[in-house]
Amino acid sequence: MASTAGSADRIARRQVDKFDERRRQLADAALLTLSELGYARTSLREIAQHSGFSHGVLHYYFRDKVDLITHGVRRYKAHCVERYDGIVAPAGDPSELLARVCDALVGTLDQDAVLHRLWYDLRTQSLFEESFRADVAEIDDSLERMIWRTVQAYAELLETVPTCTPSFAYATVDGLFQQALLRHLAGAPGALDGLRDGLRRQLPTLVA
Amino acid sequence: MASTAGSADRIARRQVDKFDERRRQLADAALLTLSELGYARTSLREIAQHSGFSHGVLHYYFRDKVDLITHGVRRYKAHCVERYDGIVAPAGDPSELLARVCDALVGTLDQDAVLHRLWYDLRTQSLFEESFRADVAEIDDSLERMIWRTVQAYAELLETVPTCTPSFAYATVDGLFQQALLRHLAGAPGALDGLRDGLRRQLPTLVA
DNA sequence: GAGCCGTCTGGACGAGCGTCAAGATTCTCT
DNA sequence: AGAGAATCTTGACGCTCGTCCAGACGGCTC
Repeated sequence: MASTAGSADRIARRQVDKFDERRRQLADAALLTLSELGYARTSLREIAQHSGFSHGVLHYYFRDKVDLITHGVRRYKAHCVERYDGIVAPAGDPSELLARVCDALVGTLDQDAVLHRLWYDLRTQSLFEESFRADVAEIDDSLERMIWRTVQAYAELLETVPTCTPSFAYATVDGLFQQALLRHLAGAPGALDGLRDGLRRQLPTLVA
Repeated sequence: MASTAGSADRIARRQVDKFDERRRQLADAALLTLSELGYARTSLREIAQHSGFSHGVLHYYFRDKVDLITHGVRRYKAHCVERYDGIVAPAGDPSELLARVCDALVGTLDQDAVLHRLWYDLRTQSLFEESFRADVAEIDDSLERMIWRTVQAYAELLETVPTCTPSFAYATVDGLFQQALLRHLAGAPGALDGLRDGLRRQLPTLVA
């Protein structure tokens, strides 16, 4: 009896795992499509086409369009923190940390440009559509904390303390990043260097 | 003959003026609707409803939807520069200018929140849709120049010079403004004060 | 092999979209 | 007053959208 129950559990778990993995797969296809076309121009049929399945399957795995996009946004967040983790920790002196932060942000701006474009799109959409607001706010908070950890680590290496609020640090750095993204996607050649210069100037002003 | 030609001119001008005024009127209705619903959810029928006319008239005054929205965006720019002009010029000492700039930005953030929301929406849309790109870039430049004039005036009153680039000044100030807008529209009570504090901290770092 | 269940397809639906054009209405000038 | 132009309404078109559903497919257990 125990063995049958165990195998039933295993079967159930395998099905659940498969179910969740398919959801993940479809959410990734949604993310890909959204980053390519933007929220306003993304349809379920287009997402399905990017996933290799037919459009009908989306309503088998997700309640509706909002449910699908929400899951995609959550996957985006996972992608983000995964990418940024490990940047702050290993650095011996302040200038090394500064260089690493610049490299990391400039690197992701270049490589993940369309994903960041999508992020700013969804963040703006959340101002009009309430459905995304909670998820967007959560991601925004995690980004603010990410920047704040960097500022704190930088201050510690300088043997001092931050002199601004976390939201101030995030707002100014995000402003620099967003402007660089706009110019980079518009084809401006100096966008990446502009971000690096901006960060090298702004970050030191955030600590005593 | 001269008199007939003159009256014909007058007539033509009156018609043209009326034509242009109706265009202006409809573009304003478009702007109102866009600021309310966002780009992704705004339809021509909805715009027409806000204008008091039927939806068919839009294609009498505008080539297509993009043409209409483009005119609306141009009107938005006019509204912006009109609002901000006269802030920088009359100020006796640095702290007065700083206070005026803070008041102006905090005031428009509060009063024109939905219009600014629309601006960030359209700026992001321009990253996906090429039609708006030129107009958006032009507005962005004019905003950068506006901030730069402020920084220059502030430096002059301090009898010194700016120490950053125009794009750096714009990026950081815009970052502060956008974050404050996000929080203000989300109902956060401290958003306006946060913007004021942020500006009072950031602007002095932009000059020697 | 038969039946079952999880998975997936493809078509249908009603609604809303941008666009257009034919006709009604209003204005203007002789 | 009435012709003609300018303006506006109305309804239609072709299309795409989100959603739903009947049924096909494939692996699994008796």
